[in-house]
Amino acid sequence: MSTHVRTRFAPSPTGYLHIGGARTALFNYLFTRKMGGTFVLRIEDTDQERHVEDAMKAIFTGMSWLGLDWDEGEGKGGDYAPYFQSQRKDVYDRYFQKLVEMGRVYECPAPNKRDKNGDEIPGTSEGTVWRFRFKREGVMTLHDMVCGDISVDYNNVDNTPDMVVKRTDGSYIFHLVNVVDDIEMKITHVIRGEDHIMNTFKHLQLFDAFGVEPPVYAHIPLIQNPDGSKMSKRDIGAQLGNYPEEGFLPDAVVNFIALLGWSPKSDDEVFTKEELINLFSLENVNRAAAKFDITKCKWMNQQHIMRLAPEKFVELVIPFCTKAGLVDTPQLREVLPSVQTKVQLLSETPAWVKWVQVLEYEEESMAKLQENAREMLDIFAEAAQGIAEWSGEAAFQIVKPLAKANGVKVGAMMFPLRMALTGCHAGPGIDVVMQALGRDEVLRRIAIFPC
RNA sequence: GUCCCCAUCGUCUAGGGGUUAGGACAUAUGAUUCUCAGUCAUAGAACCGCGGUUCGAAUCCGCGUGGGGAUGCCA
Repeated sequence: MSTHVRTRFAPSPTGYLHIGGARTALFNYLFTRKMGGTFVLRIEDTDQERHVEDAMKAIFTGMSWLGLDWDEGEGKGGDYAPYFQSQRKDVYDRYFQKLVEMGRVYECPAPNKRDKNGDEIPGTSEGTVWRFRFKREGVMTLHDMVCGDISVDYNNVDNTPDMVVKRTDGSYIFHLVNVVDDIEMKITHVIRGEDHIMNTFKHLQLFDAFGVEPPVYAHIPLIQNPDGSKMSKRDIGAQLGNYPEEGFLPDAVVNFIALLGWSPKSDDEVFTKEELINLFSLENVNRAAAKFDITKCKWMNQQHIMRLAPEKFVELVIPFCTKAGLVDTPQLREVLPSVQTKVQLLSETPAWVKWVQVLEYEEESMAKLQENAREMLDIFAEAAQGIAEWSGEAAFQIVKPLAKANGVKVGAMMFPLRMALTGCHAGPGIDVVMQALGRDEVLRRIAIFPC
């Protein structure tokens, strides 16, 4: 009987929810749901100086937006509350006391402060700190589910100096609280970024000191910029908080970042969240860092948009339209489904349908009008008045014969018509346009068209 | 500096001793359509380098090189 899987995503609220953090959360989520386990959201806010209140909200809203629901933590409660490290000092005190009793920690002068480059400034030591005494028993090996076996020599003291676990002000360092919480919250699998690999050895030492079996570890590769550099706040796509307003679908983003460093080992690429849960396994996670390609992310978004039910698409896109100054009308809603396959981002939609309410002529396209444009429009207008029962389709049907009868290509009539009715060179089918506008408006727009 | 990890088309990746090295994004061309998008078809595009093991290496091993990470009273 295997034990119940318990995982956690443990971000620190120091900025915003980063795309890399989102993927760490996602891998934890997928693995946990696949295993039927429990997913804990824990906030690592031990560093009060860097603590940012808004960042906390960004984590919750970001995860909620992605649909990564957690089972314990903020808003959910749970048997191991509180889930904020800032509220768990008594727990850490208790564990620290154990270390004192075991003689595994010792008080010593605080290290020197560091400058902006990370270099030590001599003579800036203030107060004392407590360090954890590492066991020096040679090479330690970490059995990582993604990276395989990794070894570090703990006899090399220069490379593995005893770590500070308690600050001058009495607060505790990440390593201590992280391990204590993982023990207390009975975490069985730790899935986190590769930047933690070296920390894991420190954590293993702590588990050993407390006499607790450590969790299984899986370190996932980092996400880099297209040029291979580290992704930071300003880089394109870095902040998850921007995704909703840019018109990304949560499922598309989930799908895209799941494929960054993980592969289902098949040719399929577009998946729902449920499919991802089914297919996911830590064994199929890559070991190499992946570069973030916003172009493919948009393509993925388009794929998910195209798969939306038309009513759903309309519902999602209306807010973008009203934000762009359009009015939510039945006429607008009628036209929207016709552009569903045209957009990569929901935010692009208003530009495709604004002609319903706003008529603006594209300069560049106006310049491409042929000399016979006016003539073509007049011919069409006259014929349009004779249509017994108006419909977009009926009006559309007369265009081809009309063009033929006048010895011009269909396009020679379609293009001026499109420009007169929508002001744009590209858009929904002319039949859709004429259906939405109705005969009177079609004739009016032709009449006022400046050509 | 020291330690750790990584390396297949421009990008995400599949493959993992014998393959025409496969797919997707992007790019180009063609078909379809009133335009755009979509769809379909086609094309170009990769095993970092050098040694070794082997009948045979992109694949295994070693060494380089390149990239990333870690070496904090950050997490």
